[in-house]
Amino acid sequence: MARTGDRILDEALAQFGTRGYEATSLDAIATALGVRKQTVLYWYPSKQALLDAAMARGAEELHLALDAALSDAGPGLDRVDAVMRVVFRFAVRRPEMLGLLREVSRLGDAAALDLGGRLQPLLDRAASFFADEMDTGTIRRADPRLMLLFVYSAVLGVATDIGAQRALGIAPGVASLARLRRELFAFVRAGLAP
Amino acid sequence: MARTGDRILDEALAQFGTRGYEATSLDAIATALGVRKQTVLYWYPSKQALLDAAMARGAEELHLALDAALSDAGPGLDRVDAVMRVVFRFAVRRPEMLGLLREVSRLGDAAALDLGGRLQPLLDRAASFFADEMDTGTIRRADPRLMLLFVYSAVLGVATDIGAQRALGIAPGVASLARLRRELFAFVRAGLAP
DNA sequence: CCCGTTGTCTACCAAATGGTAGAGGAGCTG
DNA sequence: CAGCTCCTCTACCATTTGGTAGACAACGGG
Repeated sequence: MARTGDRILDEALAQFGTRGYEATSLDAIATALGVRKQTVLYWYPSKQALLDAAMARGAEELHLALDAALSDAGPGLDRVDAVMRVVFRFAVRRPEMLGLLREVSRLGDAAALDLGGRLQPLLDRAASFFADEMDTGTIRRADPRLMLLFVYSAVLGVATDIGAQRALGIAPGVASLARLRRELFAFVRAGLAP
Repeated sequence: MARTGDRILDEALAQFGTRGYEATSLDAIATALGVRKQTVLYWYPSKQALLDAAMARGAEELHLALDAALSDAGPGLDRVDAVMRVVFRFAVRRPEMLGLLREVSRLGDAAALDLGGRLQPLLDRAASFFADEMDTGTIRRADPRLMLLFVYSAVLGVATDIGAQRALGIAPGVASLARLRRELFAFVRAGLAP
């Protein structure tokens, strides 16, 4: 696949993740790239196919980033911090990726099952990590999958819902964001603590 | 306004909240009510106007429910529990309401500012409550608005993202949900604890 | 009994949408 | 050069979209 196919995939991921799937037209993607709609349809035979490809790519990218971060992270709760750092990096540099993740939950069964399947090993790994830490006593004993859900929700919500932050009068900007991250870390650590 | 106008508002809120604004057509709303699209446009002059009305109604309903729950809630952290109970009741009985809340963050500035304005007093109240409890020592000292954001994100995320729950292998159903709620309460309490 | 108001309908419309058919250029291979 | 594949394009198309114009029935008050 030449370079055009990749550029289309990038743009599609960006627009699906920010505007949403239904609100994004093939024409919008095409003109953003200085190309005709039919070129898009040449590379991806339908809008659905383009979405599938974008989700696959998103999942892969997320997977890679998390793997890399976890491979050189310390033990215990440091690993949770590492994951959160990755999510925050995405929130700043590739917000559309997290948007896409959230879009999935609205796109219904098919999309959710697909992406869910792709991320399954990641989730299993995280859940068993939580279980181990509960045995060690680093984390309060509870259902590891529920704990995972809570942390996921809190972090993803904070990372994506900028509207809520504005409504709360939380100033944007790097310094403020750094502080937010520190406090979120503390919140999650406290929530997990025995 | 007769009863048709209200029925349209209900249906619009439901569909905007579940399928999303852009993915919902006026025709879909109309036929769901056994009525023609033009009847919808008679009551609300444009799709945008319908969205505005739906958001206003949603905000009002949320406001009422929270006020009622808070007026006969105990002091301290019991109030946080009361709010979470309200959110969970919405998640079960009117999931579209929470969906709409989330939709707002994607609809961009205008919608976010509008709803943000409507909920401002509620948020201010919550933030000052957090601040008070920090003075009392019930809650760990931190930025009250950030704390509020974290709790909001965690609770709303858990309440809305059923896709994530399925991916995590969390069974649906009443019993499972009750347990989820209990554990979430514990998580949030721990996250807030000094 | 007539007349204005109210509410729903049929009949359209221009624009946008996802998608099909196929022309034609660029470049490689025989 | 001839033929082939690869890629992007123009030209359409059926359907759906939000929205306008106006007919028509019900009905209450003068």
